[in-house]
Amino acid sequence: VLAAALDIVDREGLSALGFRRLAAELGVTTMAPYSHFSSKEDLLEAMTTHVLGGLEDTLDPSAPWDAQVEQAMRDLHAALTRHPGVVDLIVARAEGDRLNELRDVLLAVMRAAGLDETESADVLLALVSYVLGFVVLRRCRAPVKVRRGSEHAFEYGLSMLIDSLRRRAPQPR
Amino acid sequence: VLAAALDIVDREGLSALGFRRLAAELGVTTMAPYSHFSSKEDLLEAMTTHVLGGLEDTLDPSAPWDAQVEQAMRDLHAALTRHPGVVDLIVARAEGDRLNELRDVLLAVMRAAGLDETESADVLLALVSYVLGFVVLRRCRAPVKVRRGSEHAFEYGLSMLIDSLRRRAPQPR
DNA sequence: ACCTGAACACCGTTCAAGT
DNA sequence: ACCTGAACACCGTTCAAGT
Repeated sequence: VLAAALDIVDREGLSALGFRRLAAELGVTTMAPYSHFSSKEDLLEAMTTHVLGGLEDTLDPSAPWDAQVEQAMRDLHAALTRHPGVVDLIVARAEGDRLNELRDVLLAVMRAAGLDETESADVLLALVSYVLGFVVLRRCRAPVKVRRGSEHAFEYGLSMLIDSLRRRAPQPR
Repeated sequence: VLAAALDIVDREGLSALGFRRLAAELGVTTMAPYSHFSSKEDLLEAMTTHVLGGLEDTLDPSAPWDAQVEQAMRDLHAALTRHPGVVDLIVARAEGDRLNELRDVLLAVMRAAGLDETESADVLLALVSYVLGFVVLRRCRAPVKVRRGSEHAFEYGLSMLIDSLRRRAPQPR
């Protein structure tokens, strides 16, 4: 259904995704997708929620709080790397709100660890900013093929932020 | 000339920018801009280089290395905040290469401070990723009006990264 | 060198109609 | 409920022509 739409935008970019093209890929007429999505905005929103939704379900509540935060950022990074086209959707359609559920869960985790609310929000914004900006920049340099050593570079920046976070926490480790 | 194009994309977004609209704003015909830019891609590229080019000239070579890096990130953040539409251009047209000159200058600064080459590259990628992702996320939450307390949140995440950077440098302070 | 005007291909969307 | 086909408005771009 919308897996075909994700395939198109991941492989050929957002500009390649159109109702005519999508319909041809599915073997139907141009107007057939309108039965499922009332507009292109609807289609793009469904795509982002499909990729970004449910990210908060994969983390392990029994793990230490800093490991939970770190793993959540890795999962977000993996989701955006698996679907590079979604990055364009986030920027172009301002669909950043899809990350709200994940943000709320992580906020609760950090508050339980003793960080106050405004500081937790700042830290979380910094982390998500880093992850999102990282995939945007990698997409600029390697439009098609996957870049070598990319995972190492991602982990390096992530460790910078996580180290800072641990140091600012009230009860370290 | 292309200040009008920047005005349109900053105020109403990338989708509002078209040759017909731009020409009407300037009081000429639809095809007149084609005399200056051979295609829309040309126009967008000229816009990004106009905003992002020359960022490396504003930093002070006599300042401490960490202050130079920090200030460069503030300048980049300010440029992207002043022209929110350019963020869309970076992602949509993959114009991340416009930051290469700034990157090279900062790489030299960090190497002079004693950091090795691959570590400097990783740090720089992390910093630029953070700045770019930050403005992308803010654009999602405040499409039009400027968000209150945004500068404080930006400085918080920036300080996390800069603190980590100072701690990893061979000769601290 | 810079601008004009008409035209072409393309895309999102509407509508009336089919099963 | 889901699909079809023709049509409309819009946009990037080409081209021949004007100054």
